[in-house]
Amino acid sequence: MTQVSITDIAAAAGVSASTVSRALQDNPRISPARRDEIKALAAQMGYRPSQVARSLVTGCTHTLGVVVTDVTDPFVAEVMKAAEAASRTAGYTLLFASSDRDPERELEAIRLLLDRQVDGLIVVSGRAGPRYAEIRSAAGATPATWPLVLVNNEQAGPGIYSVQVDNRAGAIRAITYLKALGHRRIAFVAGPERGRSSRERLEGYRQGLAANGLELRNAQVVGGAGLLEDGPRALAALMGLAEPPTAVLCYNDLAAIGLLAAAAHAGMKVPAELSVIGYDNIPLSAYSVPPLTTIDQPKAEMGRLSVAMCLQALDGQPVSNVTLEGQLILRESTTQLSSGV
Amino acid sequence: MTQVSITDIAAAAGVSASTVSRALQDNPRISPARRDEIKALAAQMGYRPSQVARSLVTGCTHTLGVVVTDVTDPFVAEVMKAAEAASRTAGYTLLFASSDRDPERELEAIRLLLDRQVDGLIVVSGRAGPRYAEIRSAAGATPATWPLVLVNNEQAGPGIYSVQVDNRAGAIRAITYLKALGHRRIAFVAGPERGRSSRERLEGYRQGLAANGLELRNAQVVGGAGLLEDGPRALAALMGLAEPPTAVLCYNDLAAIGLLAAAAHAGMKVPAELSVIGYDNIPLSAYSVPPLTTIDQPKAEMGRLSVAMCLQALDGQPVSNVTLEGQLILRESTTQLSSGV
DNA sequence: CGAATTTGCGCAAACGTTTGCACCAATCAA
DNA sequence: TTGATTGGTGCAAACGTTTGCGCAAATTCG
Repeated sequence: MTQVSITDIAAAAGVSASTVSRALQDNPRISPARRDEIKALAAQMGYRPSQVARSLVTGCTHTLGVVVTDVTDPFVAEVMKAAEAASRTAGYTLLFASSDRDPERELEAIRLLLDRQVDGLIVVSGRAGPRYAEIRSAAGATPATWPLVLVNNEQAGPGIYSVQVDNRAGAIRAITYLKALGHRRIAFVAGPERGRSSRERLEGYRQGLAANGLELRNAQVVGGAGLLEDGPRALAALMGLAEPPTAVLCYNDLAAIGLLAAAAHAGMKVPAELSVIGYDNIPLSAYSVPPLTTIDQPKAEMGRLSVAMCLQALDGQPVSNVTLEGQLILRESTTQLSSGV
Repeated sequence: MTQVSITDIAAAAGVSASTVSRALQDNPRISPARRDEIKALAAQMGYRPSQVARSLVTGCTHTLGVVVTDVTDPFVAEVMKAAEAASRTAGYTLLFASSDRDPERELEAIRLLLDRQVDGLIVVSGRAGPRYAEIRSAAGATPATWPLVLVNNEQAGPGIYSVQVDNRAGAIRAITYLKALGHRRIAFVAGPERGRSSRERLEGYRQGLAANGLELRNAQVVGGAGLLEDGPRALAALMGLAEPPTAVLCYNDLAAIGLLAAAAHAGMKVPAELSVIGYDNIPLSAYSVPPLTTIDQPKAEMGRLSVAMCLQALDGQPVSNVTLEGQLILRESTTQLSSGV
């Protein structure tokens, strides 16, 4: 026994398929008696409408595509979770694809999802730079078709929207706080090179230094990728310096937690000997040892908003980009610079 | 300009739609010259086949549904990541839904995905117990249609498969190891009550105790949900005991990391005063302070296998359930019991 | 050289819906 | 009574593919 279709019900009820279709949609042109009868029959026969057939005719799949760099990143997961909840309550389902941080794969994933006729797309922490507009026009998209919303990123273009946090401001806040604690040599562990948020946070770091009258030393910014593994490498590089920093701002919490682990392993006291600040405020940051001072990103809000914006655009409404503020969460990985150092 | 369809190409090439369809499929009945001509035209016009139209006629969407308790759980995310990669290389896309650990929502998600005509379903850490078979027959599924594979769970039924780790054995291994280190009072932080893996790990804990001639004290198993937040509560409960444990096995790494944080906060030395073992070997467990001794689950393997099994079943091949072994990963959260205690 | 086969392509049905339009019967207003 | 309106329903096209079948032309075979 295969799926029961609308014509099966029509046959059973002795009416036409169109009547069944209309009855199930509560079309007023169907008499209430028939409607109830048909609905009862449908329920009894366990009818479930085929979304694919419906999509074919309506041209709308009620599906949003979400492509991420890596689900394994707690920031990404948190955004996805909220996006899933929001889309579900709106009657949408999520098609999921992962790019593994490869811009090529990211674009490929977008194309794949478009082939599946997603109504809109959400890209979390995308790395495809200016190529979104290109792929959009290549797909023959008018400004009104399949909105693309970029989370934690920003690119101009018709039908391309973004929701992000003010990365620069967050970093500046962190630096200012560290300066107030007496720190003068503050390092930075950078994020993935292609990421827009990486650049912005680095920029914020620089501006923060300048605004606080602190000197920027190139050796104090070390490369990274926003991963746990960054921590040990970064710590080694930083501690090898003639004048090691007394505080460090990391691209994200993952790198910061990696740094914490490396410090503990090296027998270095945090925050006594080194203050550490992360970025994102992932749930784990409250449970690191010591608990991590960090800059919050309203991840759930971002996820929720990303689908809201998608839906709004689909609805033909004007949608404006949003950039939220991320506040500094004070925990125990930062402290006053002891006078001795 | 909307999407270019097969008939547009047919018109441009001066052939029929069926010829175009066949040409693109490399059907041998189309002459090579025509085929190349059509392919070139299709490429030039930017043709991308509509998967939904295709699905309607073939009855196969090349889509797998994956429903999880919570993407935010690193174990789940790790499994999903591998599943996504595997399905992508097999030409399948993933439809994603989250249950938020609610069995009702989990079933609802399954129904939703079925309406979308997914070819198969993967449920990670499902909590719906015996109701999978029920929903399967309600959907009029024959044993051959939409395979359902359960990750980190097991249920009998036609078309229902499972890939899991031997939870009991893993727990026993942990207890045996702790006993070898001299521990005699070993506590357990339990997982979510409805989870099958919770029950099995608890059972393994009990059997491990018994097998090592250790006494089971009910007060030494405390409730939890497999979350970071479990840690502080569990530690408080355990340390309030007249004879507090010298070691503790946790349902998963998250709870263990929470426990580590709580211990640090309480000024308690791990492992000197308390040995801690987790379960899952999530990436973070290598970066906790101290690094966590844990029982590995081959998460990537499980994700990969889950889609492989799905595809195998779809292919009509017989598929057998698999249960993997999870080895103990020794790190620094466990140590020899100091003689004084 | 005629018959049988092969090659290359088009027709049309099918998948399961939605929806514009036409149609008939009943009701209503005049 | 007649004409117009309304209420209820069915017909058929459409969405974009795939695929069984049929048919003509070209090729092969005896």
